[in-house]
Amino acid sequence: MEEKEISQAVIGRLPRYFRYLGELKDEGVERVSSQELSELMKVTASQIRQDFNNFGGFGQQGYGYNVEFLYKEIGRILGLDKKHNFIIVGAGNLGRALGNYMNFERRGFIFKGMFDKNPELIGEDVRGVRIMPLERLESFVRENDIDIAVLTIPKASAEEVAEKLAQNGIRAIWNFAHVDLNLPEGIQVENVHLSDSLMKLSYNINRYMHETGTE
Amino acid sequence: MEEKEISQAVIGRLPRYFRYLGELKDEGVERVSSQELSELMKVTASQIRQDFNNFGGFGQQGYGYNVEFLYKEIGRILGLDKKHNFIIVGAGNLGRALGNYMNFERRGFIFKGMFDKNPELIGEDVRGVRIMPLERLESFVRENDIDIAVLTIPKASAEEVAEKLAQNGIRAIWNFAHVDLNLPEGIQVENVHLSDSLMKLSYNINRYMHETGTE
DNA sequence: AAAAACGTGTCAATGAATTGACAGGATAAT
DNA sequence: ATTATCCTGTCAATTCATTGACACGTTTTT
Repeated sequence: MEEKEISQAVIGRLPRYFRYLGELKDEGVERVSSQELSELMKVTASQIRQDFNNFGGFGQQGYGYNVEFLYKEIGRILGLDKKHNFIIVGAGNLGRALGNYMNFERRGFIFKGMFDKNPELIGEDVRGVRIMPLERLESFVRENDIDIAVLTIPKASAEEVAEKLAQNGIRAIWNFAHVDLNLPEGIQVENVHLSDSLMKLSYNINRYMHETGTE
Repeated sequence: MEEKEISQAVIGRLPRYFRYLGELKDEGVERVSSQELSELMKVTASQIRQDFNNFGGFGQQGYGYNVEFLYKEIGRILGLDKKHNFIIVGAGNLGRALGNYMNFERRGFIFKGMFDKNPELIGEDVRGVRIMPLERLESFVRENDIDIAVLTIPKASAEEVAEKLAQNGIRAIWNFAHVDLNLPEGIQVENVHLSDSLMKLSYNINRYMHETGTE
């Protein structure tokens, strides 16, 4: 009944396809060929066809792909047709920034709660969501059908909080803390290590300078 | 004189090595073998040796790697021994969160300026840096030796701002806007597409639920 | 001082991802 | 209606990345 395992390399490209297709759709474009899309996205047409074909034949010979259909289909594959409740743990600058970012709702991610250990922040309001003390975290997760926890706390407490979340039935953690979480199989973790990303940038700046002899 | 090209797959792993080595160093560990490190980091020892060896022999048979030396060496490879001035364009929640994040300084990234088009924000202070109007962006970049621009503005204006930055000598863009920037060769771009990351998480939640039949 | 254990650097083997090529069905042009 | 063009799905070839194996120099033990 289920399809074969799809590689994470392919999954990693789906959001980008989704974005480009959404733009084409908004422009009123009805159909697109892998050739056209490849020029737009600067990838090979072969890769596009190969990628889409992992999920079954979405296209038609001589016609190409129907933009609206393909857009919806990729959204469905990504699970964006389902609703997922999420909470944010850590009401610092980054946590608040994410809480205030409204576009997640558009994709089915519903902001349900926010937690911090700092007593001074308790009761404050971020986009209609009240900040609660960490003591309430576990019961809140259990009782409110929370799928995803966004972790924007210092690394020191991240592992401990993640374990608590796991014990109370969280399905996934979007981890902005600068540690690797060690969780039971079946709990999905997506790391956003901002400083790692900045270091990569730093490497590439220096590499380029060396290559070209730029000062 | 210069080494052969290193694959981005390897570069992408360097920050994580750097982090683990830093932790070992702080714990006072003097030496580590690829075997020990592989258990700690959950990767193969072979990959570790292969990766390090791209940059020359850092280890010694029968001894392993000197933690402090290796840590410094990887830092140097990543360019963290150099200073890079950066600015933030877009003083919304995310821009401020990044501006307030102080750890970047520790790695040689110096916060020099912040820009926004909203007149009401001009003059406000984010960690000692005054928010300036967008009109001053280009001259500021030219006159203050700015290497990196952090882009935390809506996608609509991102391409235009990026072009201006390019014309005024920026070396790299850390792009949080949800578009692919099209810049002349030699300007490094590192994308942080948060919603892409969240979509991947979403996919993996659903995949796991299907695999296991969880409701 | 000799023997045993350790552990790197490197080469070869395997595995994964990307690209190229093309048969043949669908569309568009004549 | 026929022909030419388009363009997918797929297989094969190639390229890239990861893993395994081991010769040999270092360290540690006896």
